[in-house]
Amino acid sequence: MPVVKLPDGSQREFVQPVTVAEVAQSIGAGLARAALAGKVDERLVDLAFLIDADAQLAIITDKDSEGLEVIRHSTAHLMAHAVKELFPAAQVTIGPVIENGFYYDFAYQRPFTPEDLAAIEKRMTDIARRDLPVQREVWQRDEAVTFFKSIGEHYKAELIDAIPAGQEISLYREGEFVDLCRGPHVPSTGKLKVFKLMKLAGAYWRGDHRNEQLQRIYGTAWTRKEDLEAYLHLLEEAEKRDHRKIGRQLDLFHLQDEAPGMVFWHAKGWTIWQEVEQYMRRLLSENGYCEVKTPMIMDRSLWERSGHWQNYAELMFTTASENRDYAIKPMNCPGHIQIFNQGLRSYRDLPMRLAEFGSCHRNEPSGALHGIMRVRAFVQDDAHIFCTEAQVLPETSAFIDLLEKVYADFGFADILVKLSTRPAKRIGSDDLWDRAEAALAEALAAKGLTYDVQPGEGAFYGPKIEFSLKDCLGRVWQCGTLQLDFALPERLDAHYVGEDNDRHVPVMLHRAILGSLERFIGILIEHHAGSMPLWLSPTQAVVLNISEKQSHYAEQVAVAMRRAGLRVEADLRNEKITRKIREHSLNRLPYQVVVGDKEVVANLVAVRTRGGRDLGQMPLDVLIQQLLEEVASRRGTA
RNA sequence: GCCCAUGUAGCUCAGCGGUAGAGCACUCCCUUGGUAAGGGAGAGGUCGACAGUUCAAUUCUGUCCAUGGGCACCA
Repeated sequence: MPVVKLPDGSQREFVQPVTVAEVAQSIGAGLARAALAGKVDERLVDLAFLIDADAQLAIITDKDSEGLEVIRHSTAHLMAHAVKELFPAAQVTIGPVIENGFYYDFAYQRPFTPEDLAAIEKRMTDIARRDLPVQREVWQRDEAVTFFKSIGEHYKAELIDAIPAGQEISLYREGEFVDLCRGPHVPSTGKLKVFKLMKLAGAYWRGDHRNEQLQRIYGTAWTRKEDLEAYLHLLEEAEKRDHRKIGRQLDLFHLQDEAPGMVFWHAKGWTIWQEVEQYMRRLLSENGYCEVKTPMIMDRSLWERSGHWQNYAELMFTTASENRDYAIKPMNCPGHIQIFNQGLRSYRDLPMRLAEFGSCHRNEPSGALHGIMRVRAFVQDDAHIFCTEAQVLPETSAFIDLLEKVYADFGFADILVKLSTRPAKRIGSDDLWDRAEAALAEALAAKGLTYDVQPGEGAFYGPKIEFSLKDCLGRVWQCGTLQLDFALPERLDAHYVGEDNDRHVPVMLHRAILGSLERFIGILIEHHAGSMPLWLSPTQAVVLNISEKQSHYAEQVAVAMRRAGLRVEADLRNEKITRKIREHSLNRLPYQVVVGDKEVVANLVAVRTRGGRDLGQMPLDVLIQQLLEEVASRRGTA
C-alpha cells in the first residue's frame, strides 16, 4: 500500500502499486494530459513506472526543465526513428541531449543531403502524428547484443557490449523502432510537437579522429512554439553580431586567401587594438611587470631543449637559412627564460614579472580557423612570473585582482573559473603538486571565487586556472589563464641564488588576461555588436555640416576636438543631414555633432548619439569635457 | 586534418552549356537640404585557381586553394 508524497507536502495513499500516470490521473485530468515523466525519490522515470513502495513523487510536465530534457531526448529518438524508416540501411549510434536541443549520429553509406534533412523532418512530424506509445523494456545485456547484431545495428551492439555483463539494460520501443536508452521518455510520440532539424555535420565514432566518421544531425526541440521562435531569433541576433560581418561593415580588418588565419588590420580596427594594448601596457607597468620583446625566430636547438620541436612539430612554422633550422615562435616562454638567464639572479630579484605583447605563430589545422577568433598569427598579452614556491600564492592572488579589474573595465561582469589539477601523465613529485594545487585553490578561495575543479585536466608541467567570461548573449569565452610550470625553467637552465647561497630553479607562472588580442577584440565586437564604448571607438565623434556654408566652422570644431585628444572626423560631403546621420548611425559612430547656421551664429554645437538621443545645443568645451569624462570612465555610449 | 556546404562587381546576392545582372557602395552632374536613404548619369567582373569533357565551360567533371557549419585539435 504505497504512500505517495507530492512536492506540495500532500500525501496520497493507494491500495495497490500505481504508475506515475495513474497518480497524475488521480490528481487531475489536466495534469494527466500534461504529464511527460515522473521523478520518484529524485530519480527520473517514465509515466508507466510502477510505484510499489512509499515514495516522493513529482509529476514532470513541460513546465519543468527536466520535462524539456525528456522532450529533447525523445525527439532525438523520433529523429532516429524517421531516419530508419527513410533509410533502413542507416545504423544508429548515439543521440544525446545538448544545450538547446539534441543530435544523433548515424552510419550510412552516403552523406545525408539538405533534401534528406527536410524529408527526415517531415517524416518526424508524421510519426509524431501517429501518436505511437513509447514503451520501456528491460533486457539482459547479452540478449540485447545478439538482437542488435541480428538487425544489423553493430554500433549499438558495441555500445551494449561495453556495459558490464549481467547488468539489466533498458530498451525503448516506439512502433517498429527500438533503441537502447536509459530514458525516461515521453509516453507517446504525440507529445513531440515543437522541433526543427538544424544542420548536418560529420563526427567521429566515439569522438576519436582515428575512427570512422559518422553523419551527425543536429536538431532543436522546445515545449512551446514561441520558445522555438525565440531561439531562432536569438540565433539571428548572434549572426548579426558576427565579428566577421561587423569587421567588414565597420572597416576594422579583413582576411584573405593568401594569408589564411592571419589578420589584415585596417586603420579603424588597429585603433581599437592600440587602445586595448595601451590600456594593458599601463596596467602591467602599474602592477610591477617589466615589458620585454623577444625574437620571433629562434634556432631549432632552443626548441629542442624546451621540448616543443619534438612535441609540436606539425603545429610550428619553421624556416631554414645557411644550414640552420629555425622555428617561428609559437609561444614566448623560452624567450623570456633567456632574458631571465642573462646574469646570475638572486632571490632578491624575485618575483620577476616579464611581460610581452608576444607575436606568436601556430600552424593550426585548417579546420580550426575561425574569423579572428582562432588564427595562425596572434598576439598574446603574455607574461611569465619567475618566483619562489612561497610566492605562488601572493602572485596568484595579485593576478586575479588584476584580471578582475581588466574584465570589469571592458564591461564583462560574469567570470567563470576552472581549476585544472594533476593529469595522469605528469612530472614533479606528488608533494609538489599538493602544494601547487593548494596554493591556487587557496588564492581562489581567498578571493571568494567559486570555481569548478577539472580533475586531471592540468598540463603535464603544472596545474592551471582558466578564466572565462560571459558575453551579453550568454556565450562563454575562455580568455585568461594562469599556469604553474615546474618543468620549463629546469629544462632551460633557469636558476637563482637563494638566501642559503645555493642555486635553485624558480617556479614559473605563465599568465595571460586577454589571451590573444585578436580573439579578445573579436569577443568585444560581438559583445557590443560593434557599438564599442567611447574609449574603444575608432572614431569617437563626427562633425556634420548642414550645408556648405558651415564647412569652415565644422572643420574648426573637429580640429578643436582632436586637439583635446578625441578621435574626430568631419563629414563635409554634399549630402543631406538625414543621410549623413543615417550612415554614421549605421556605422555605430558614438557622437554626431551637427552644425548649421544656428550653431555658427550662437557659437554652439548640436549633439546626438548613435542611438538617436538628442543632447541639444551646447558650447563646444562642454561637449569636449563630457566626452573626455566618458572616455575616462570607460562607459558605453547610448 | 576529417565530413558537408559555399566561392559571380568593393558589399549583399540573382543567373546560366552560347564569354554576365540587381540593390547598395564608388565617380561625375543637378540639388544647399535641420536629425536614419533627394534626383540623374557613368564606371566597374579572366564568374576562386588549374586541368578535363565539349564546336563552345562562369555553368558539367576532377584536383587544388579559401571560407562557412560541425568533428578532431587548441602547448
